[in-house]
Formats: sequence, structure tokens, C-alpha cells
Amino acid sequence: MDHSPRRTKDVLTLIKNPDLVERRRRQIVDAAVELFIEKGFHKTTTRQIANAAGFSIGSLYEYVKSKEDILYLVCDAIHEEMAHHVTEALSRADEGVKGLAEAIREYFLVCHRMNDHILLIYQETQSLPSQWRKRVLENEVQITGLFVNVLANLSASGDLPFMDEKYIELAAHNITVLGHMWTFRRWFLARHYSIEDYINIQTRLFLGIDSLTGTAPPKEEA
Amino acid sequence: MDHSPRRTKDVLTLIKNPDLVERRRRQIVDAAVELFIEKGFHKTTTRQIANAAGFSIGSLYEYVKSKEDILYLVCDAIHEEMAHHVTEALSRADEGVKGLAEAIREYFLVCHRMNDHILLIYQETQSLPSQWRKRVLENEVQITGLFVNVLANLSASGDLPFMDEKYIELAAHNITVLGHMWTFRRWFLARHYSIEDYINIQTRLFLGIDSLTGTAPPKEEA
DNA sequence: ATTATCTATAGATCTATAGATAATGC
DNA sequence: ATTATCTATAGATCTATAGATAATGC
Repeated sequence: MDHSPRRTKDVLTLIKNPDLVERRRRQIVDAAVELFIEKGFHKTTTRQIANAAGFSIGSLYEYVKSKEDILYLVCDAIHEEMAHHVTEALSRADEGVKGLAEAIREYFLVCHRMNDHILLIYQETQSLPSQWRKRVLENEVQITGLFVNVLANLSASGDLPFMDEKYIELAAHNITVLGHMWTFRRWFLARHYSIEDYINIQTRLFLGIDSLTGTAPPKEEA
Repeated sequence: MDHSPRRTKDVLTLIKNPDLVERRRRQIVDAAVELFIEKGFHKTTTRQIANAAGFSIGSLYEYVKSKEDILYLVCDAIHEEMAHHVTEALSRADEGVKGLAEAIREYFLVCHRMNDHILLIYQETQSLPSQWRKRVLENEVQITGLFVNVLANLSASGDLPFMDEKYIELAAHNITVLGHMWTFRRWFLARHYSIEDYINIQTRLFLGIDSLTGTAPPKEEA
């Protein structure tokens, strides 16, 4: 009998049928995401994941080699979903600074919806074996790269004041991380701000324009 | 014999001598910080902490009731140190916008030096029992409050354009979190920026002034 | 007597696997 | 025969405590 393991998405499996691997792993990931969000990675047992996914602990280990494998699959799935939504948000946005404001608005709303998933990445990336941790971190930067493109275009077209490459890159990191900030300070921020407040104020703070109309608001002076 | 536990810093101990408690707990915290940074909270054993602190596992449990107690003591110590450095940095700064730039500069340098400690808070706060998690999170916000004061004064004195309270508060959160960003994206940012670059560019991005001279730089146009 | 410390281990997991069983197709 | 699944458990921890010992002062 053939016992050689297959490699799918860089994670080893003993199951031959690739479609089955994909289907079962989706079950594993769905179950694990929920449990990890609720109890954290370390306090979730592989047995709980197997139960929630609807099969036995023995079967679970046919589809992954270790518990860390599951965490990696979870992080990867979350990144896929983030990247998908953000790409779509950016492609739908208009031209010019107004379009940037729309894109930021959409991005912040994606962060708002994926709150728990983003938190999970922040908290558990460190629990991955270093080779995979690197991969997950690079994914984070990849999303920042999407904003770098938008900003670079606006800077080149004159819609934004000309900015050095390094300024553009850091501004893109700021946008990305201020979206994350809503998730990891939400327990506090939500006392004072709705997500709409948050988007409006942030947009005015760093673009100086209104997030919906795209126009500079009248200056209030002391 | 008196077996009633004492409460010191809200953590129970069986030891009567308060000075001894303080001394031993400092040993425990110093040992634990290092181990937690290296391996994470869950992968560090209480036995390793006891060994590194220089006494037995039995003694360790005379000074704390549980492993979570140790994590709380660690988080609290880190907060104390952060708050101390930031308060000092703010009090040393000049008046006006230039003083704000100096304060931000000092704050970012504190984040730079306390890199690993800040990361630890981000990663392990979730592992605390909820009552203590709340306390640690409030500590984070307390540091933001220090910047709220500075910004409010500048806004009132006219050194900064007048800003609504909600704008001030969010701007303070932004400053705090962008300091943290340097720690959790440093693995990437440090490829392109020194901490000095980072401070200069961030200051110009959100104050529009040079971080050292406190003056508006000449505008570069495309 | 009282306090602090240590040794030894109970008790409770939890991951990962071995080996049996069921299902499917030649 | 081959593939997928399950049950049962080996083996390896790890936290927290009980009970013994050492040190200190009345």
C-alpha cells in the first residue's frame, strides 16, 4: 500500500483524493477559527477541533501533520479572505483623492467585519513555526502593498502632493494599521465612536477631507 | 500556625514578609519576562521560571497562586516602566508644536527600546483571566491619555488648529499605536527605515513639520 | 513556634499514532 | 486491494500541592 504523504498547500496529508482534502480541510479550518477565537490556540485541543469539524481525532491527523498545521491553514484562510475583500474595495473606488477616501472607508469596514480574525492573526502568529510565521507576516505586508499602489498613482498624477517613495510606503502602513487599530482597541473606542465616526475622523485627520463627499470641510477655528 | 494568604498587588501570597514578597516577585518577573519573550507564555513552564529565578517550583507557588498570576505581574511591570518613561519624556518637552514633536520622538524611542515588551503585551494579554485582562487594557489607554492632555493644551492655546475633543482623542490613539507599529512591523520596516527615518517621516506625515527643527520643511513639488 | 524553602508526586491533561474496521471498486 | 475512518492508548508533559526540612527568634 502507498503510504507516501501528499503535500497540499505546503501541508502534508495522507489522503490521496485532493478534492476530499480540500473539503475536509475547509471543515477543519471553519471549526478551528471559531474555537481559536473563543479560547485561543493553546487552550483549544485537537480533539475539540475534530469534534467540531465532525470527525474523529484519528481522521484529523490524516489531513494535517500537527496542530500547528491547523493554525497555519487558519491564518492562510484569513489572509485569503482579507486580500479578496481589500482588492475588490480598491478596484471599485473612483479616481483621485475622493477615490482614496472611498477605498480607505471600504478597507476600514472590512476590518470592522473581520474584527476577530484580525485579532487572531495579531495574537497567534507567534505560535507558528518560524518558516510559516514568516509567510503569514509577508501576507500582512502584501495587503499594505495594495495601498502603496493607490498612493503612488495619486502622487504621480498630482492628485496628492508629490511624495517620496519612503513617505508613500509608510503612509500605506499607517492606513493598514489604523484599520487594525479599530479591532484591537475597539473595546475602548466603541464607547465613544461608531465605526462611521471612526472612518470620518480618521479620514479628516490624515487626508484633511470628508470621507463621504471627498471635499475639504470648512475650517473651524478656535 | 497562620495560613491565611496575604494580598499584594492583588495577587495572593503565603509569605508574611512584604519586603521579601517584593524582592522575590521581582526575581520571578525578571525571569518570566525573558522566558515569555523567548518562547511565549504557554510554552514556558512554571518550573523554568522557578529555575531561572533561582528557587524551587514549590517556593514559586508561595509567592503566586497560579501561572496566570505571573503573567499579570509581568504585564503590570511592563506598564509601569512604559508609563514612567513616557511621563518623563512628556514633561521634558518644550512648549508648542515643536514640543509635541519632541515628545513623539521620545515616545517612539521608548517603543524602540521596549520593543519585545510591547510585543509581549500584544500577544499575551488574551491569556489573562478577564478581570486582569481588563486592567491591562485600561493601562494601554492610560498612556494614550497622556498624549490627549498634550494635544488638548496645544489645541486650546492655538498652537494647533482647534480640534474637537473626539479628534484629539483619536489623534492621541494614532500616535500611541504608530509607536507600537514600529515594534510589530519592525521585522519589515527596518529593511527600509532606521528608527530615526521612521520618526522623521511619521512626524512630517501627521504634523507636517520636521521632527528635529520643528519647522515646516520646504515643499517639494512634482 | 513560626516562617521560608525544598523534594517528590498526584492528578489531570493533550498530542499523535498504531492497529482495527468499514466502504469502495477491480 | 485500496482508501478513508474510527477506537483506544502510549508517551510525554505540566501545574499545583502535600508534607518534610532548614533557618530564625522567643
